[in-house]
Amino acid sequence: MMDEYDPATFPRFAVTVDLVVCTIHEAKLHVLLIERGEEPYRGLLALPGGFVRPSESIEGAARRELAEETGIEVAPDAPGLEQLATYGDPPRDPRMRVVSVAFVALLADLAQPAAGGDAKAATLVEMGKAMESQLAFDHHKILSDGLERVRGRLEYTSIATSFCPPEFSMGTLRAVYETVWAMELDPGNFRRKILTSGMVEPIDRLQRSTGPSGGRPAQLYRPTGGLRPIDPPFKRQ
Amino acid sequence: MMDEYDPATFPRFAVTVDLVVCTIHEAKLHVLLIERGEEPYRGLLALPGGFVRPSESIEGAARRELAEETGIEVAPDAPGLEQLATYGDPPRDPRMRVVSVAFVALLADLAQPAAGGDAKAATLVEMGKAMESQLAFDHHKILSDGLERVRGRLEYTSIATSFCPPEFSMGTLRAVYETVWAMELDPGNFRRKILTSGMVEPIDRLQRSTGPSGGRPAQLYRPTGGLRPIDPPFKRQ
DNA sequence: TTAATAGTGTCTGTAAGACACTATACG
DNA sequence: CGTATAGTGTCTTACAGACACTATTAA
Repeated sequence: MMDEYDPATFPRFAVTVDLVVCTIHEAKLHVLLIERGEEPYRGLLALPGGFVRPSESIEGAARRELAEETGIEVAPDAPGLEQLATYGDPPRDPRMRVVSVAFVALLADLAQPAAGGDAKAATLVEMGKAMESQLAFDHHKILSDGLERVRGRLEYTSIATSFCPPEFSMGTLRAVYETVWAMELDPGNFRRKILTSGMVEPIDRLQRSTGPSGGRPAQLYRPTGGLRPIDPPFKRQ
Repeated sequence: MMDEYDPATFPRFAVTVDLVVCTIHEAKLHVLLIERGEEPYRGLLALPGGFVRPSESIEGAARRELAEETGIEVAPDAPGLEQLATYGDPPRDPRMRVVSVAFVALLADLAQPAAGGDAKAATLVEMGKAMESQLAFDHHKILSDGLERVRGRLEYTSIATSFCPPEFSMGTLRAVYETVWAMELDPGNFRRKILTSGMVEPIDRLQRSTGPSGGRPAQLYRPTGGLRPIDPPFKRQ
């Protein structure tokens, strides 16, 4: 109890952050994993992460780890990085009592994962393969929760634009949904739903055709404001 | 980074749980608060909570604190107790670096808050008043997040039954929504929506009339299984 | 031309909301 | 009887989904 606090005897924990860094690469959802070089779980794949430093906030630690792993700096309160949940069962780490605050990051295609410096063995792994792999610690549970979170957030919020470059076509945004939900969506109905939701606004520019044999140039859009709820929600069936 | 781990030097944190215990009392949403008897923030209202013990899980600590404060024991993975988020900005507690994992608990009307033992000054405070009060630490932020979580969960999940006794009428369940959302709902439409959602099942019993001057006896229901999504969501406008 | 993608128009089924109506209690 | 609550039926409107159609590009 708070009121029985004794500064000399309160239990001490290690606090870490773990990141579920998602991106869409070659039309498939990928997650950033590292190969552990040390015990425990040496050689297994794991989520990137690390200790929270005494002087930084938890979210600050997540942003720092993301920058170290991907070279991408996100602003505080950026919609593409959000807290997922906290995991801290006693036998989680055999070395000590560790409590890990997990975050989900949604990024536009990052061709070079560890371009930004301290490049360990960070690699993009296709989400389906990652979910079938044995991961270190309780990272399978974290990854599973993170994936479900991402899928759910696409229904209720405008978070999908975090997977897109700053300017994108309706087809690009639709591909995000189709990839994450693993289903096809009707282009016309999708367009109407997104436009009436107000989550994007058109810019004064077209995208040249990208298909293998042409196609009408697409209107380009950018996100409207920050993260906003989609109302009514955008259902996957 | 994980790979630079040195057992002797990892930063040490205190880890606590804080509880947003919500209940509906006299047709109003209430939250359980305690008055702090010690510095810091002596005399201010605060969320109940306490240190996580070395041998217990975080959720276990939340269940233990809930039992200590309310006398109510909830089963592991019970729908009425769920993790909210983790708060741990460096200046959060002036004494030491504290990371707090917040939980939201939804309980049927608890007439005697601290009936179950170690009764500090735990009191039910009407949610509106609590939101206007100055609370200790960052508990105003936690309470605000918790309230928004509860409101949102009512739209998308069957969590509302956690506010009800084991057997309840459609009117009782409707009162939960009306209280939490602070709006009136059409009884007929509400009934249809709940029944088609499958979140409750009728039992072979009626409730005697409760109104001041009669009223037809109501069919009683109980929750169907555990927490389930309501699909399509139950919108508040 | 064909193939491919962008975007519009239109129909239909479902369901939410408004609201009238019946059913059954209390006083 | 009047009043209050439970529960049903019905109408209207909105919208998601299906799908046909036009527009504009590349090869």
